[in-house]
Amino acid sequence: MVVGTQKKSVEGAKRQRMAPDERRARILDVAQNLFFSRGWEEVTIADVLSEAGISKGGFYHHFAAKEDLLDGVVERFTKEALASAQAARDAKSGDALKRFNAFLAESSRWKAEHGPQMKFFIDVMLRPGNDVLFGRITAAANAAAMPVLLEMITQGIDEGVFDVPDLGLVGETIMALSQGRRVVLEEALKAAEAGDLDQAAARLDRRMVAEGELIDRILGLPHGNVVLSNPTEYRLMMSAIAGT
Amino acid sequence: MVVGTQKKSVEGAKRQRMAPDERRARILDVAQNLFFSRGWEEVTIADVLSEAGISKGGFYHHFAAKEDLLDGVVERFTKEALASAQAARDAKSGDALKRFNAFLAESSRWKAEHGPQMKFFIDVMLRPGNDVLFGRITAAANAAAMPVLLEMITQGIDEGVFDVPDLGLVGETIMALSQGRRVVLEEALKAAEAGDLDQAAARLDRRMVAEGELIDRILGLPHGNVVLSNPTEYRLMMSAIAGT
DNA sequence: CACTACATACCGACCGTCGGTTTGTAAGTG
DNA sequence: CACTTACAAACCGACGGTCGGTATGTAGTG
Repeated sequence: MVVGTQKKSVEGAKRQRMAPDERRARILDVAQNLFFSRGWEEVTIADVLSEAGISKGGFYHHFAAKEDLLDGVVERFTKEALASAQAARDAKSGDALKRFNAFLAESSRWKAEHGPQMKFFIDVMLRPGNDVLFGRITAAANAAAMPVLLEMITQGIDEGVFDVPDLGLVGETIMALSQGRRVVLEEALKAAEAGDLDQAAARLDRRMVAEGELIDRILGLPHGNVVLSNPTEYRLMMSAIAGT
Repeated sequence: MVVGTQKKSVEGAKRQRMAPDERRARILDVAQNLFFSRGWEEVTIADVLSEAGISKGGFYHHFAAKEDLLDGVVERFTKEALASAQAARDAKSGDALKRFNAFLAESSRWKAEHGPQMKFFIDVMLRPGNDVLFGRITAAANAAAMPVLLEMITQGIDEGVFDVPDLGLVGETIMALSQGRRVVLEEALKAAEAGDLDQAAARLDRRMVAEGELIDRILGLPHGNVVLSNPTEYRLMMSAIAGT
């Protein structure tokens, strides 16, 4: 009951019919923005609806639940983030160590190139209450990057370049390194925002040097083979971030 | 308005007044059971209330929010889990490597001793949808165990026994190892439940051997110094678990 | 009497559902 | 080719029910 024809959108609106993919993408866009700016639990479906200019019914036609939104955002995000590094690995032919270093270099280059987005992203991740978001994204990133990593390590073992106690364990451990980067990034960001670019870049570089050294050990390589450090790039990234 | 005297609890109830600490503990007990059996998001305040035999008002007299329940449970749980290992470290005097090994040994002994609880705990952690629970507990465990670990490493560095690229990074990395254990534990559990105790223990032991080897490398030790392996203990633990 | 432990009624927010209304589009029909 | 018909897919918005949290009252205790 309740007659309630909706034809009376007296003011504004004038909703437009769109192709499913486009609508979906549009909704994901606003959801991503909202999640990133307010956090998963603080964003309601209603927020997304009004921002996206769509109704409840329209939304649930494209997504089964609020969780689907998270999944969608996470999937898109991780896909983008991994693509370039993966390409770099595929492009570089040669010995496993070379491919691995190429992968790492491109991965860090990509981050430097996307300085502002990275800052935004890091800010979001560090905001308390975004554990769910952070957890999901890192889990997805892990799942996506792990096979690539393992393949490289396996290749290295076959070539006799790497020597590891246990493939899976080593893969996990290397992936875990990037997780712990949050805190360092936070410190570096603070320094950069305080104007001390040198210290910011140095802090980041110190960490990456240490990570490289640790990975050397983990892969059974002599010191100095895995190179993660790239001070000039870190400086660029930090200045790009601080100068927002 | 609404006179609503509640004196008419015609049936049952007869609630008892309790000391605050006891009530709090009682509620935490119930909450822990429920969280562990159903998962954080699936448990409602009402569930806790009815199980604990208390009213909403009573509950909110002791806890400020549902989140407080999680914090309480997590805090209690991690405190218990760390206590014995910490004691072992304090008890053992001598060189850093010895203390470290004592810490590790007691930690694994404790787990073996608490087989059934561990099984329960692992089951819970592995259940999908319990990410929040898992995340919080591991975060709390990390926060609690990290200083202990770092102190041991620092001591080792001072003594010239350990040699690490970066203290914080190494601490993180070692802690991260235990996180990845989930999956292996799951596999071992499956084997144990299928009756294959040997394989279960072997799977676990293989992992722990690899972890030990990795920690050797990370701490700059020659191979075979850090000992995590303990096959007979793993067998005991697995049999205790499977024979529930 | 004051204070604490607890009870009940109630509130507002929110997610997801459901019956319905457009809008696009492909297949008949003259 | 114009024009209707038929069907599916996009979209709407009110509503149900749940749940976390609050307001307000009362019994026991020092």
